[in-house]
Amino acid sequence: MAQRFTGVGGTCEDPGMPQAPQMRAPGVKDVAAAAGVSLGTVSNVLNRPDRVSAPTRARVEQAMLDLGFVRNESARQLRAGRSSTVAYVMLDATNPFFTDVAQGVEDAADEADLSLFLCNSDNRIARERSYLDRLLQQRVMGVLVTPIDPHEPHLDHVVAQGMPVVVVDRRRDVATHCSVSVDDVFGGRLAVEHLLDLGHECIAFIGGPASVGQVADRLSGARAAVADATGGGAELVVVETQGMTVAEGRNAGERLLGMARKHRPTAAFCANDLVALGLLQQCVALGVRVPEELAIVGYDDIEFAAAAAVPLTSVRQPRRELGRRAAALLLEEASDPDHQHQQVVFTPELVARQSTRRPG
Amino acid sequence: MAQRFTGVGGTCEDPGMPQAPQMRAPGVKDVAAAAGVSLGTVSNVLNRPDRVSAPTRARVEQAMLDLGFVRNESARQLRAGRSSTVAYVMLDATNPFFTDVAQGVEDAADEADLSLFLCNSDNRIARERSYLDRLLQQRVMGVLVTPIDPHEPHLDHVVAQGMPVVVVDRRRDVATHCSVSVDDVFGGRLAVEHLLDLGHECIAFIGGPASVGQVADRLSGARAAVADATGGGAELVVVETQGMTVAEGRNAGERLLGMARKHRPTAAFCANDLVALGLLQQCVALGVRVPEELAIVGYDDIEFAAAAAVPLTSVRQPRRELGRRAAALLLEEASDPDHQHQQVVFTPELVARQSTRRPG
DNA sequence: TTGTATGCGTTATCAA
DNA sequence: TTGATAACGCATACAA
Repeated sequence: MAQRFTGVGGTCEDPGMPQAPQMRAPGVKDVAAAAGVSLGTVSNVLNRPDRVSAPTRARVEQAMLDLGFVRNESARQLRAGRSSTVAYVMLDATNPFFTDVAQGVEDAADEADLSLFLCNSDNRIARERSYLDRLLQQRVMGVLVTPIDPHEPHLDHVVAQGMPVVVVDRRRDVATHCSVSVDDVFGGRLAVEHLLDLGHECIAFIGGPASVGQVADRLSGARAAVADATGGGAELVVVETQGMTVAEGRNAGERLLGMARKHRPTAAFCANDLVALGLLQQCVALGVRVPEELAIVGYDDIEFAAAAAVPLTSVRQPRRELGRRAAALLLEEASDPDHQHQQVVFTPELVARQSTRRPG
Repeated sequence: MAQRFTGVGGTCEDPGMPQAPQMRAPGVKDVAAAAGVSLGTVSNVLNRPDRVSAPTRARVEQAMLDLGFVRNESARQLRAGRSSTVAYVMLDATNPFFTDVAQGVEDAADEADLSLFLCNSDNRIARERSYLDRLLQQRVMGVLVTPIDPHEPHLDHVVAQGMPVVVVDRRRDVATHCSVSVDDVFGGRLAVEHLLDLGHECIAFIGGPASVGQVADRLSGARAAVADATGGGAELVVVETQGMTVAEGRNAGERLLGMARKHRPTAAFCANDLVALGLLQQCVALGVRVPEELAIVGYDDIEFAAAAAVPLTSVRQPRRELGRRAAALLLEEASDPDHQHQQVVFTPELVARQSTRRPG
């Protein structure tokens, strides 16, 4: 059967410029033709270089260089049935907490020689679903995701397709997939116990919306701490926000600081550092001294917490380690056929700084 | 020729669970068999639903649902030769400036119904190259990149492969590709002129390494401003850092504030906001009042600049717009065959805040 | 050691 | 409207 060779090397003689941009990209076929070997040999040079003699290999490699050959990953993957990329679907790429987690994921991916694609769901359910769908279609090796809601059915859909999934910074009771999270209830307790130790009796909790898992957990830990100390007559004032951003923190600060001094809490525990930074900013704007008039505890211990002009006391999560461990679980699941899902839970720790320094 | 049908629907009868995770994922072929139609019809349902009768379409769609059919993007792309994903190779995913740019890219990608993958080169040349290689192999539609060095030859390599490339936040004189950047020389000038206007005569420039394009440009603008004002006897003290991070800012602050008060600059222009925040933190730690004893100007106007306890004067770049425009150029290049490379340059503006408020 | 043939899942062309 | 078939580029099993 006469095969029509729509050659590439034929009309493009200039060795300086691999190939005119317009024409078809050269494939193994073209390389084979240029090197005067067969297609299979080129493939061997690429995948089992040891099985081809040095001189032949050299010729083939030179041909690849001349032609500017680039492997077609689609074809490769179609053939192989598997891919070597993983993805992390982040909840909010502008929150330093998640970029730090991503760094940890990247560490692990690097070691395993995988490439990592970051996707930002930006707290939008439609976007999250859209990314997961695309990732499924791309047949990536696995997906790490910090979901908006770990109970969303489309997460299960991904799992049902046989795609390895690890949920990061959230967890679910039913073990349909691995997860790596931090004990937020305990973190909330840590924060409030710290404030109680400092003698605060009226403490505000700032964060929201309450539907967010982390917020609920941290609040519940905070409540538990207050309850335990109830003999001291401590109380918790909840100020709910619409989101976990600096702007929302400012906003909440406005409300909090607007309260009559008599009833105003003397300390605030913010559900994350962004909110805490916003609150801090509002304090400065309104001339409220921190920590003298208002002590502040944040959560996450992002780099900007320590860098705030009044360094922020915060509950530290092992962000990078979170990512690393999640990636490790993913790789394990992807390689081990009879893998058992695991729920890894880290323990946070309190980092005390100036924003809660004992006055005097 | 007898075709062996390794059926999928055959052994998996439970309608509740699409397919056992172990077996091959169902393809169009399986859907066709299940729906009792031919392969081409399934394809039509997917790509030209109008060319298939309603009842048939319904049957096919039901079969897809039952089997849990997911398109194989690799095969699609192999066949089509093109992809509908773009990527943004970021210089530093932990720097809010770049995540904001990424948001802008995402805006545009969303509109065009493309998916965006974020890659973080993390300032490492090997990683940048590795990502670009993979992206090339994946035959993505195009690549946005903030390169470590826009003169690196591997960037040209990507362009030579016919891959649409838009350089973000850097530029090169030769127009081998599009670029979207901000006039950093002007930005540097803005910052320093502001300080000169406030009466400062001894100004520090903090940033580095000097090899980074932005640093060099901002410094040169700063120098020009000082030179213009030389009649006033102003001078510029350069404090070079190893990077553009908060930690480096603190570090530089230590050095700067260690100078004898007499010779110490009364104002500092930092090459970015992270460095400025570090400096600010150091000032607070050492009890140096801002702006009374040291005025500070940052660069980028990231959200944390305004949120700093002493709100930071900064040179604002249209971060999101930068990303949007870059993505738009990329799409244009990808679709328009006789596209002309463009160098878009935005103009930054100064946002004055408390960190340079005139004392008194 | 090198060459040949086949199929991965999809889409498009063309014939029915 | 629907069905059969040929690519897309690569990797592998197998033959030479």
